[in-house]
Amino acid sequence: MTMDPHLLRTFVTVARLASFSGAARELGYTQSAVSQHIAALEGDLRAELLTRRPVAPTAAGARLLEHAGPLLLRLGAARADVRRLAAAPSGRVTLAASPLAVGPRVLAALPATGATLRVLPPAEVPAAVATGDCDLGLVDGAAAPSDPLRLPDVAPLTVTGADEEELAVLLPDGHPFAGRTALRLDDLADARWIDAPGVGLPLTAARASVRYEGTDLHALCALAAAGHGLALLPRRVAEAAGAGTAVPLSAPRLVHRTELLSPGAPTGAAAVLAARLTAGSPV
Amino acid sequence: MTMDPHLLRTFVTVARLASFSGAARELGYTQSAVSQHIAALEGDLRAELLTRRPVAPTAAGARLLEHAGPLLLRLGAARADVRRLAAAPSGRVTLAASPLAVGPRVLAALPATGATLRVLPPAEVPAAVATGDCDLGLVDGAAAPSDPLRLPDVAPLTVTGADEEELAVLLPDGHPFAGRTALRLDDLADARWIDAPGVGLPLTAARASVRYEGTDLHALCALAAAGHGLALLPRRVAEAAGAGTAVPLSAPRLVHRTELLSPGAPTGAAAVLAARLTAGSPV
DNA sequence: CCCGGTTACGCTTGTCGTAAAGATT
DNA sequence: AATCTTTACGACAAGCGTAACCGGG
Repeated sequence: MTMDPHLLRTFVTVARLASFSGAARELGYTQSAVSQHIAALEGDLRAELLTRRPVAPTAAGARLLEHAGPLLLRLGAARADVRRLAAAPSGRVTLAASPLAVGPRVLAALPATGATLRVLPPAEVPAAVATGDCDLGLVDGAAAPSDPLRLPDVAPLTVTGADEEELAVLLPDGHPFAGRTALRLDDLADARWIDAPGVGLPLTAARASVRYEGTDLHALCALAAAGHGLALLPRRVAEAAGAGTAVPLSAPRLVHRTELLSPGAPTGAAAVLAARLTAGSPV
Repeated sequence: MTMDPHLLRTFVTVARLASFSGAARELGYTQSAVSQHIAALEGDLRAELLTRRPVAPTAAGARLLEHAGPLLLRLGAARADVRRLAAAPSGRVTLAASPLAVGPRVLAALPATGATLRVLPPAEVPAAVATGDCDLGLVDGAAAPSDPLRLPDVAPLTVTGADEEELAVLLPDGHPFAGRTALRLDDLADARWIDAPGVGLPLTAARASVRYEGTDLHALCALAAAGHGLALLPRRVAEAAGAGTAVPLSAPRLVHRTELLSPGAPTGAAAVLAARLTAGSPV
């Protein structure tokens, strides 16, 4: 009764699906077992965690949810980490990358190392590396030059700077600012941005007009070019978009940074790929 | 079979005591049970975690140890956090503080709020707050002015700057620098320092001459004054020491910073104490 | 009356303790 | 030979599933 991870796992599943029976199906239990799990947790914590009918977390349940996710992630990460250390290196290397982290360097390094590429929303990359689903990860984001990215600490990962690029805003062709040679973010304070959590460059507290949930860059560029909202992208990507106008960002001084994540120090084939991905990199 | 926390707990205990039977005694199990726990973990992770006779962690075991400690701490923290949210506020507030964090402000606030004070080595304060052993925590350390302290992230704690003071070096009376009005750390590059993890101001990578393991400030000052090594202290403390000479530190620009730790936002009586401790504080 | 969560109960499985065996210094 | 870990085995409890129960839409 020390908060068994099993119980935690069913709890987060129930909360996510807002259903006991749904969680039971997903986890391969019976409804009864799920009910007992929740009851056990509530007894242990001496607090109601969920309201039934409709199923929703209470205040205490919401608090537990904040803890449970990272906890389960770290648990899985620890497990994967130790097993990886002992297990024989598995020939094939898998690289997780957010869409905007896939640049020329990655495309050049991949075939040479025979690695597999898996494109994921940036928020999921650290977890994929931590849990051992992938051997290496590449995440991107905006940051001050030579400043490390602020990443969620899902587990103790080794992060290495891999690349820095200029940023640009992708505007529809007719936009009033489309003729400019440079833009300041202040100029765009009232602009509407595309919210695309699957692609990245999260704009905190910016009012979004359209939400795009895929991980496809072309779709996002098309949306921006069509005037559904602005997109902040690496200049390279913004200029390669078939439509719209890319205007470099001049202030604040931000760069598009990509970082390499690995569980501990990479070994074997993963180390070769890691070296290629960070060759001549900052930091 | 998802890395039961119980198994993890016995594993870290066995590793710490370097003994199965010792761990069994401490945890209230039989040797047999401990052996089965370790076997279960090793089976789950498909790796030998410990060498027997003598009992010592293998490479994989060492790796697991790095994960297990924080993991168990966070688990306990989550548990305590949720229970605290539900349980009725327990009248009496307990404050954990590292020795050097106990300054005039604390002494003034304590009696007014009827709180209990528990002095701990700085490294243990975050854990005490996270696990709910104490309601609030004060830790201190050296940092650049108005920079937050670098704390181990044992759990998501709310940290608030509480105080900043000047630093000084406590020298024995006859010391060649004892007449100075200010000192640079460079001047003392070759000096020998007292290593006092229980008191704080950890000097990373500094060669220490004497190691003091208590949490008593007077003892530390006496050691420094007697010439057993230098001590870096808040100026207020160094000057109040009965013996020795305190010389303010002029470079690098460091301050003695104290921060308040609380699990989430303090509520009830803890909030009152928290407010008094941070009244007119930086950040 | 149906859908979904809870409770009751039997059974399987896992986990601990006792005790004997094995290994290492 | 002494000490400490492992293995064997029996007892007990925990956890899951079946099925009956209950409460709300």
